[in-house]
Amino acid sequence: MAIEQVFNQHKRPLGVNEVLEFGRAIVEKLNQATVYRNLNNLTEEGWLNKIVHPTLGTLYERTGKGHHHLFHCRKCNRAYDLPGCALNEKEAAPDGFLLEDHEIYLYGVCRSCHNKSH
Amino acid sequence: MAIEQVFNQHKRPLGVNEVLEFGRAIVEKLNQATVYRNLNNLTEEGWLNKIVHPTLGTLYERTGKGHHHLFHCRKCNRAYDLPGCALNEKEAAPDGFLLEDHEIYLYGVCRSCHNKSH
DNA sequence: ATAGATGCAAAGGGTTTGCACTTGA
DNA sequence: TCAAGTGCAAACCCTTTGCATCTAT
Repeated sequence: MAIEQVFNQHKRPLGVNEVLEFGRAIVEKLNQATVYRNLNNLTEEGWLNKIVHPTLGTLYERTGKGHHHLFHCRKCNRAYDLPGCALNEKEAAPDGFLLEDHEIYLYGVCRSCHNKSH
Repeated sequence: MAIEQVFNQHKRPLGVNEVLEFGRAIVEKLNQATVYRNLNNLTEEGWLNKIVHPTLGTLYERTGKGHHHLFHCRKCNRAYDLPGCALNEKEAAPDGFLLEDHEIYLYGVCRSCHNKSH
């Protein structure tokens, strides 16, 4: 399936439009509805992870990367995975709150864009 | 204006539907378009802050609360402000990345719901 | 009388769905 | 032949916008 190929070729999280665009490079007549259906299927199967990013909208990325968060570069307007997590979970919620999960979205300039600006 | 009253009555972040519902308790014939327009106006004026929550969708809250993050209780399905921040900013992004901002979304059970379950 | 705010309905963007058609076992 | 996958268009939800109406100065 073309959609799986797209995610193997691109390591960063992709939006629906990007999947459609890259997918059409493989299967010319690829349809929006097909992309949506397969993204949902692959997400249910656990092969993809769906992310609703506060500024970039809906993104999908391959599962199995362990705990990580996304960095949104405001220059190239892309999201990148950053491994690890700098949240102190013990202090994140006050007493009485049961903290089960968290998501962190980081914003700034990625290494690549930062280097280019010199 | 009725919409300002709604935010003074409810301290937690509110969705558009909630603003409409609570607003209609004040002005019966309040219209969706009016709510959207005023939420946008108040946001531009700096009186409200717009939040795109990964699971709750678009929320608005009063500005001026300082740096804080949202806790989404999965039992009552509401978002609450938690003051402070447990992120170690120095470790949050690797060398070469310029970290400008961040957003944290916490998930679990709030104190009120946690107490009720006893 | 006039500028601004409102209601209503239409339009817009993103996503889902119904249905007919194609494809491959 | 039949089940599964696809394309297309309509429908759907959330949000914005055009336009006529209302309101308060």
